[in-house]
Amino acid sequence: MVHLFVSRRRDEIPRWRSAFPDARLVNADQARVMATAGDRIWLMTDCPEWSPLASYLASRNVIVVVMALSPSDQEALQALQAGARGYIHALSPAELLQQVALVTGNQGIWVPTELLSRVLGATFKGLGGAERLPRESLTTLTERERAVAMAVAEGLSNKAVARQLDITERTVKAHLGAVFRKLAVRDRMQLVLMLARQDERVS
Amino acid sequence: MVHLFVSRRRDEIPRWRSAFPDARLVNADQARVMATAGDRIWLMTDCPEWSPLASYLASRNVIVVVMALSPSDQEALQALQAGARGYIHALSPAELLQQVALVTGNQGIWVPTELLSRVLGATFKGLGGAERLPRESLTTLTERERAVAMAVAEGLSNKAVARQLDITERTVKAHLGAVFRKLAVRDRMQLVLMLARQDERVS
DNA sequence: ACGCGCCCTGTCCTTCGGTCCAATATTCTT
DNA sequence: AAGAATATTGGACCGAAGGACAGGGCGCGT
Repeated sequence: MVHLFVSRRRDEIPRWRSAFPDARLVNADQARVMATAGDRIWLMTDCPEWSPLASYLASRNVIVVVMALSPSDQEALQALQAGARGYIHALSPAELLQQVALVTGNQGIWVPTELLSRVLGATFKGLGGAERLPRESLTTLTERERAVAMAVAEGLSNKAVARQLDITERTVKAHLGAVFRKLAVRDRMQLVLMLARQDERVS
Repeated sequence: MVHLFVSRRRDEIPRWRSAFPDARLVNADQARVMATAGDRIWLMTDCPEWSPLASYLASRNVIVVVMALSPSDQEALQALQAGARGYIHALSPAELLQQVALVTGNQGIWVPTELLSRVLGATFKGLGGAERLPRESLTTLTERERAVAMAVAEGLSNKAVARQLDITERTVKAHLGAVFRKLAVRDRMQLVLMLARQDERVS
C-alpha cells in the first residue's frame, strides 16, 4: 500500500510527509502508470486534468482523495462524482490527513462537515424530495416559545428578550431550550439560519 | 462511548450484539435522553419519528447511523440530511458494522457504494446553479476576515472556524473582532442577520 | 531603515448562552 | 380526581464569545 501525492508543484508541503513519512510526490503522468489497486492517491486540484485522472484511478480501485487549496462545493461534488473517496483542504494538519486515510481506506467517504450540509441541501432540492416543514415547525411551539423564538431571531440577547416579554432571563432560557429541542437545532445561530432560510423560500 | 441500538422491535438482531457485545437495545424515547456527545446510535427506520430523532441526536454530537431493512435512495438522503453519518442495511454482517463504526467515528460518511453513485448523480444535476454569495459588499474586509465572516455566517462556532481555516481559536476571534468593527455590528448574531438580509436583496 | 497593514498567537477577564438539577401554579384533558 | 402540558422561576455549572492588552513575523512602499 503506497501513498502518492500528485501535484504540479515541485516542492512538498511539510504536513504531507509528516503524516506519511514514506509517501512520494509525483506528477499526474507518473501517478497514472504507478498506482495500483489499494494505493492511496492524494490528488491536488492544481493538476490540469485532475478530474478525469481521478475517474481513471478510481476505476482501478485506487483510493483517491482530492485536495484543494481553496475548496468549493462544486469542486467537492465533482471530485466525488469522479470517484474520489474524500475531499479536503490541502493544508489540513497531519492528524487529519491520517484520519482521512483511515476513513477512506475502510470504504468511508470523507467530506468537511460544513460542505456536507450544503451539498446535501442541494441534493434534496435536485431530487425534488419532500419539502421540510416550513411554517409547520413554528406551530408546534407554544405561544410563549414562539414569542421567544421570534425575538431571538431578531438578534436580541436573552436579557433583551426578558425585558421585552417582562419575564426573567432564566425563563427565556427555559423557553428557548424547549424551542431548540422541538426544532432540533443546536443553538440560536442555527435557529436564525433556519428561520432566515424559511423566509427566503416564502419571499 | 456507548453503543445504543434504537428500534421498535423488542428482540435484538444477533449480529448487532456480535459486533458490539456491550451495546444496548433501547426505544426512541430512551435514546433521546440517554445519548450524549460521542455515543453511537444505530437507528432503525421502523421507529415512527426516526428522522427528527436523528436530527436531534446529531445536533448533540451523537454519531448516528441509520439502519433500514429495505434501503432506498430517498431514505438514504433523508438520513444524511438529518445529520446521520451512515446508512446501511440492518442485516449487515458484524464486520461491516464495526467498519462503519470506525469510519463514522472518525468524521467519515458511510453509505453503500452503489447508493453513492446514484445519489451523486442526482446531486450534480441539482447543483447546476451558481452559488450566490454576498462577497461584493464585504470588500472592505481583508481576505482572512472575509473567510472568517463567511464561515460564521454559516453558523459555525469559533472553534469550528479555527479547525476549518487551520488557525487557533484566538486568531478567529481577532479577525472576527475586526469584522465587527468594520461592519459596525455588535456580535455574530447581527452579522448573520446582516448577511441574510443582503442575500435576500440579491435574490 | 522605517512605518504600516495584515496575519497569527498568547493571557486575562467578563459576560453571555445553554444545560441539568430542581420547584410551583394554572389550565385543560381524561 | 388524576394526569398532562404550559408558564414561570431558582441555582449551579460549564463552555462559548468577546474585549483588553501585548506581542512576533512578513511584505510593501517611502
